[in-house]
Amino acid sequence: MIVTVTIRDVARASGVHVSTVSRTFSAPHLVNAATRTRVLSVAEELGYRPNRAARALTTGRTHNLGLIVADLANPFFPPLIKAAHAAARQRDYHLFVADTDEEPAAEEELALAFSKQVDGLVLCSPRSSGRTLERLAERVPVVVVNRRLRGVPTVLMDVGHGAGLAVEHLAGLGHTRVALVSGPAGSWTSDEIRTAAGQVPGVEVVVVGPNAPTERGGHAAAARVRDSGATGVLAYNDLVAIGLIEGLGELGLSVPQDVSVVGIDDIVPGRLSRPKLTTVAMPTAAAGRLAVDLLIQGVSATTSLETRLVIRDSTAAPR
Amino acid sequence: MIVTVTIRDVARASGVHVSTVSRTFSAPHLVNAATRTRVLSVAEELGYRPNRAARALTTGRTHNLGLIVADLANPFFPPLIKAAHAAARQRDYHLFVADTDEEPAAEEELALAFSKQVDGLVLCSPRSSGRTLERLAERVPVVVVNRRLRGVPTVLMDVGHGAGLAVEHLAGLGHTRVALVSGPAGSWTSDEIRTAAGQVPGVEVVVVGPNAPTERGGHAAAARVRDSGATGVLAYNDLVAIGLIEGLGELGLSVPQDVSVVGIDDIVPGRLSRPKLTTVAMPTAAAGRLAVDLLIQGVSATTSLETRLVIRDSTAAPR
DNA sequence: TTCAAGATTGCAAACAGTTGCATCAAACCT
DNA sequence: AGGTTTGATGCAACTGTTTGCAATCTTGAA
Repeated sequence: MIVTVTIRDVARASGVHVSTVSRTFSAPHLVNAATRTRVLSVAEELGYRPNRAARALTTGRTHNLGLIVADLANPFFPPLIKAAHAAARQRDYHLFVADTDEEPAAEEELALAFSKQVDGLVLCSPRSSGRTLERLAERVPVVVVNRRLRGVPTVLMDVGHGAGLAVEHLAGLGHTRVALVSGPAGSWTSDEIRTAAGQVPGVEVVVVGPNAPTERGGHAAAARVRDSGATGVLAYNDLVAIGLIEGLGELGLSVPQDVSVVGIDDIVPGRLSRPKLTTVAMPTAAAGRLAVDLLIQGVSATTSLETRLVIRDSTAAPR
Repeated sequence: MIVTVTIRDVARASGVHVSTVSRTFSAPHLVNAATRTRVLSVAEELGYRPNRAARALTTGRTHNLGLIVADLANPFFPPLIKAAHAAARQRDYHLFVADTDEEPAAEEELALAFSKQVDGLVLCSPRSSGRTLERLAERVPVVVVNRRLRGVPTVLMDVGHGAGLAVEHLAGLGHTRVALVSGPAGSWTSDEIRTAAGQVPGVEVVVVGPNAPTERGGHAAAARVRDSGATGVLAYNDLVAIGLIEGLGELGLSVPQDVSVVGIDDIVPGRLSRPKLTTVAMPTAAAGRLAVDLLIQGVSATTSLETRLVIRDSTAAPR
């Protein structure tokens, strides 16, 4: 049977009152050094672990955090989750992870289900309406990642800057006409990319889209990219870029000889596919870490993280 | 300020005792239909959500599960986590997710930290000693995935069978000498693969290894594979296979023309890299779901899930 | 020697729920 | 009509921990 040893067992075994045991754990400076070591050794021996749920009941702090992502299986998220977990762990927090399957309704439902059980929530690329999110933020501390939202602490990754770098890179190679293979309609990221790309001198930008933000979406856009007359492409994300490269291949165009392609995100598959993808690296790990730190420290700020260009094999000078 | 509405608020507002409110949520059949609907509507109006921590205190059931993986960033795990999450969600459980960074010590530490806070733990590909795991299983219900362990509920994926299929596939294409690019020394999976592969008639098996279970490990094994004289390869996993293909390419050998390569796992990058990888698909999603179900239902069983061969572009008849 | 301050510990009331038991009325039997 | 069952609700104790307050014991100063 599974035994459970409580603070009372420790108190009894070490001949002190439970409050003293409690204090040796949560306010050690208030208890005599000798008593403290005795209690600690008894606790150790009995295998005592404070019950966090009970503690939460009185303190109001659960030492749990919730992390909600749109799709766990999207390679973009795991590094973020991993970093968030590490940061939480470092401060002795546990992390609930949830996946909404891209459904806005699930997002709110999960968040509410978590609300009493966590000290705060990280919402990654939330799909809910701003109104919903703001309402949510009134019930539980929230940090949103990858979404601009007034009045709510935010961690942004500066895609615009990265997109600018990417287009400049293409321009530097000699490309004068660049296609933007955009994402879903209404995406904040897509807008950022477009405005940033439009500001690079000497490059004519054409938009191909909207597209599904997947490999399939990129694949389907290949013909339109070819017909656009562009020699350089900036894709909505790496998956789209990979799909596009394959699609172009099927049309007899090879990358980077005939067309240069830049992705965004820097996910693992981009490093493993051929040609290795030139891409705008998103600081997902840093974002995860930062979001957790903001949450734990309760600071309300809008932060923007730098992105950078990683040049690999999918870009070259035009023919 | 963040308001928190308790069962007492609901009781007061609806003119009944707290126990009645409690029962309308946890034992609805014990309360009069009229009272129930009234309480429910008041609760709804006030935005009441039962506090799970407090509930856990008396019932002993937290409705939380813990899931511990070796490396969140390893593409093998996310589909498993996603499925586990969905299964948990379906039964109104929340999921803690933790990452050990491949450190056995972290595994035990995390498990113990969770122990009072969850109703059970799923350990995926645990690296700790069997002894440690068994000890752990005495303190908290545990299901292990991808590791054979007596006395502890287990979910296995039948890699052996899949490996057999893979080697048979190679044999069917005409390969008579197959290299096994193995994983780390002492890996359960490696052993399974070897014994299964050895039983395919008409094929001579050579082992190349041990290797790190990564792209890099596969890359480093390329020369030894070439020197082995094998025309077909079964790699420890897809990452190794991808690394190997690249390594072979650098040695002037192309896949599948010169060498056929089969991976194991069926991770996303395997589908996206070129040539698309022929691989043994591991039912990771099913495993995640099943592990959670076993845990929640408290059944103690050793289950083994089928694997299957996915034939793509990295295998062909030998020259 | 006396008193105030400080250190250490105990006491008991929270925290937000659940649940065995008692109560009470209404309905059901005979 | 009186006794019994049934259904609905209230009462209060309990879960494991924290924490304000009080009590006790030391210590140091005047």
